[in-house]
Amino acid sequence: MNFQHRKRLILQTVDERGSVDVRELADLLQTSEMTVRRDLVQLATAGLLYRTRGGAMKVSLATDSFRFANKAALNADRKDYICQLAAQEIQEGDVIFMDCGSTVFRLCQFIRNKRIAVVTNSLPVVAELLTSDVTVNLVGGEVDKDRQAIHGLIAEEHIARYRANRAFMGVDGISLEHGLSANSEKEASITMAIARQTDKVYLLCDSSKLETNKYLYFAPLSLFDVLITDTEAKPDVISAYRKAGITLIN
Amino acid sequence: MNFQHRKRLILQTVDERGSVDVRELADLLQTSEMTVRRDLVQLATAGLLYRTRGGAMKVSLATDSFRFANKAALNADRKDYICQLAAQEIQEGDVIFMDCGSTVFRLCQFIRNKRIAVVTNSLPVVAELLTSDVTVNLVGGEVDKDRQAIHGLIAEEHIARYRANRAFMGVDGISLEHGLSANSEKEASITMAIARQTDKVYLLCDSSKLETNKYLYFAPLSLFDVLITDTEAKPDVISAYRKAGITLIN
DNA sequence: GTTGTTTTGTTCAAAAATAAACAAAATTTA
DNA sequence: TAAATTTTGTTTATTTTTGAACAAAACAAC
Repeated sequence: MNFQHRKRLILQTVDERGSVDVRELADLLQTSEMTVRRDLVQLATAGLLYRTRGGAMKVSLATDSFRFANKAALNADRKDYICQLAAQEIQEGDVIFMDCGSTVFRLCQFIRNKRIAVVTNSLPVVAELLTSDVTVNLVGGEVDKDRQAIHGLIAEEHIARYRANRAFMGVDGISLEHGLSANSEKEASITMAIARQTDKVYLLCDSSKLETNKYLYFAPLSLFDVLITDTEAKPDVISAYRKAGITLIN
Repeated sequence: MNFQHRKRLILQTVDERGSVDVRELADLLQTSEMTVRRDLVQLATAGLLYRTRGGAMKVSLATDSFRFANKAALNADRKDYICQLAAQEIQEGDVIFMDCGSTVFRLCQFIRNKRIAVVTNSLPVVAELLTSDVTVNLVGGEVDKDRQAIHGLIAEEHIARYRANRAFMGVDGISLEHGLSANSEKEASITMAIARQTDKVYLLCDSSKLETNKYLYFAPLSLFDVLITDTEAKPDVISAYRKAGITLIN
């Protein structure tokens, strides 16, 4: 009974029963609970089931195809708050860019019923909006498997073919002193490419990222027009940003 | 007991039992485990079985049918047979186009371990290959929600930027008299666009589609180079196709 | 709050499987 | 036939998987 066998049996059991617990599985698979746990962790990070305390649950089949490996759930409340604010900025008929950040991903749920067009390089965003009223346009190019997104030269060329009223983007780091920074060159250049083609750029940035710096500085603060963050940002940071002439919503 | 002979027995055993382990096979084939391993590696890279630790299993059992489990299951056996033949045509380093048909989708499982690049307009194909060794390139443009694929002008432009050795495509109808036909204008024009950029075009077409016609005739038979179908095709149909100068594999 | 129970994560050692290296056998080629 | 090449088997080292033990965390009951 190797991993592949166990995996198949686990998924099958979860699918049939809706949920299972570790003890049961260990018994069924004739193996230790420790091994079952390890299997469940692996299957959960692959998005094939939901891990629960003491077992696992079936994941709703509709949305699992591209789902982020639970990363999207990190600081979900703050991110949802930010996205709610962002959604209020959107008007019928808008054409908007959305990039591949985990915050931006959560914007999907708030725009499902809007009659707008979305241009994105994020596969999870596409998967999510596949069952919505939104018209979706996917940026083409090389697929970055880790980020579940499209990056590279062709992608940037593709972006240059479009023009949007608004863009909603994430960023890895932002500071008054150094501006915007990123963990990856790829993401930085997509951000730049989108900003060039957009009338009004919104930066969605949860408060934990304010005044942090990542290794790659790629643009001044003037790249964006509006910064949307949450209410847990420190008051002095907020006022400093406002004093620096930044339009900040929270 | 040579190489070819062993391979045949291994595949047969895997097919009958679903899965096997190395020890068992070494015993059955009267050879060493090392040799069995070497054989398994070879068969796995050819996509004919799925390598597991300690043995191997049927490809269809290993892929999580849960992921994009939609209508692709119709005539699954025939389609898998066709795809196995198709996979054998593919060589390391190839750049291949795959379109958004349900037959073509099933090719994914057979090419997971190949070191090739795939250019596709199909979202399920991308989802499937996201967890494979394959380099994936996604065609950009407007998302067709019903077909879970990208179509339209921008998509065709994007395709024109690439060049591939091989293309694997489906078609809705094919007949000696009228050539290729489709249910949708969108799909037809993507098919044409891909064919223009490809050295060798393979049509994957289960036998039920031979000698059928759909409403839109869009290309002569000369559009493709090789037709791959299953063994249930009528002998007289097959010979008629061959007589018409078509390269047909089944 | 505290206590007791359950579940989880971590570390470690044993077992299993694999890959690598090299020798032996079989096959092909000259 | 002999040399060259390929294929196979054996041994050894490396990697992966597993289960046990125990500490840490989460949860429930009080």
